[in-house]
Amino acid sequence: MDLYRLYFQQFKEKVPLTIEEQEQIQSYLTLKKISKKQYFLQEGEVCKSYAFVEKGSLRKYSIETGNEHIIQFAIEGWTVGDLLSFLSEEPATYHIDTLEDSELILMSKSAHDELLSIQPKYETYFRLLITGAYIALQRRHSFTLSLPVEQRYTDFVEKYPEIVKRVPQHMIASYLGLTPETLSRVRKRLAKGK
Amino acid sequence: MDLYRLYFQQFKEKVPLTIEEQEQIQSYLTLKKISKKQYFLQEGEVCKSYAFVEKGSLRKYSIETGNEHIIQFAIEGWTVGDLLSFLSEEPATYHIDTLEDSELILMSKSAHDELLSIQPKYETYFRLLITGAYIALQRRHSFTLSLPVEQRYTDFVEKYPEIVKRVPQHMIASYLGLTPETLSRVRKRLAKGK
DNA sequence: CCCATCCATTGATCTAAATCAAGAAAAGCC
DNA sequence: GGCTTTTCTTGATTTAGATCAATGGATGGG
Repeated sequence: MDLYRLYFQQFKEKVPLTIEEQEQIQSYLTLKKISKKQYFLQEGEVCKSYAFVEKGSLRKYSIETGNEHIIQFAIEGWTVGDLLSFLSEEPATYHIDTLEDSELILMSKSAHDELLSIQPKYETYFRLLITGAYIALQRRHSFTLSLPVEQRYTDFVEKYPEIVKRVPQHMIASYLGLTPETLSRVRKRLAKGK
Repeated sequence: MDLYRLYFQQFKEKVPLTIEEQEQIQSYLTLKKISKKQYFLQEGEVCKSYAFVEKGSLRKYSIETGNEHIIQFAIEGWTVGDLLSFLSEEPATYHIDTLEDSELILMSKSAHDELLSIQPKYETYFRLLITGAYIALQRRHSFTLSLPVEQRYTDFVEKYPEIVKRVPQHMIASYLGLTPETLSRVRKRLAKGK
């Protein structure tokens, strides 16, 4: 059985690899299983590894003045970590924990650095990964500033139906920058209007 | 006189270059002067070039339901463009125009693609450019969701004093997701509290 | 230098969402 | 299966910011 199947499926969609190259990159990866509600990263720690989700789900969030604000969800096929902390080896500003029992594929900072310097295809993969994340975040931020709440929620549901199924509603409210009560009322209004 | 001084200064902070490499890359760049209040890019067009600001200032914004929402300012040393449109050659979703007479250094899509394939240092530069932009945007988005307006404004002033000097206040309000009236009142409150 | 446009401020309302509070439903655990 | 915890909903109230409206000041083009 191939534990790295999903990782390389996504990698190869971005950058084709020969068998040898795949084996080379695979030798830098490690597997980690984490059970539900465990921290992958806590604010203040250095983010020593970047994680690809092979199975399960996680959330990345910050805590400001006592309130949690979810920045990102990560389910199968997504990549998650505190990028600034990972690259600079400074303390993380985000928390990351699991929402379900999960299996992660980890790339450590030293492995990352070494692969960048010896395997150009890894650099290309990483560039495309970050580029995609940046474009998506810009769209999201733009929507947050300009679209009414209803539209932001329906957009989210349409784009991430799988997350809606698996994640409690109050966390989706947090992701959208709303209170749970407001999201509940928004859903009610949408149900009526339909 | 070296018109590309600032561009290569920033490039070399990320990736050192030999004279020959610099000349190679320079041969792919073109200069463009645009006077104040002119479009660099309009929504619906394809973003054919990415721009580095050697002189002047620009804004990138979207229009949703009649309202302008400024996504980004770009002054000397910043890079601006519609990344999704540039990379995919699909119609742009943002407008970009100048706030002052400006001088831009342009990298066309074909030049970009060619440099990516022949000059690894350009790929590294571009990767680091996008990575930095992504980290900054994530911070900004996180602040938008979690910090009170006062703090968002003081944070902006502290981080971009030059932009505050050169850009009308109502545009800063737009960038922060506020109406001009609200920003005016926020500033008044801050002045009192001091 | 004058006029027009743009810009910032202030005041009076209005409204969407937060907050406070309570209870019902669902899920998880021993 | 019953108990606890989590989650979602609904209602009443408050509040931050939007909207509407008006004025004075600054800027810039001709």
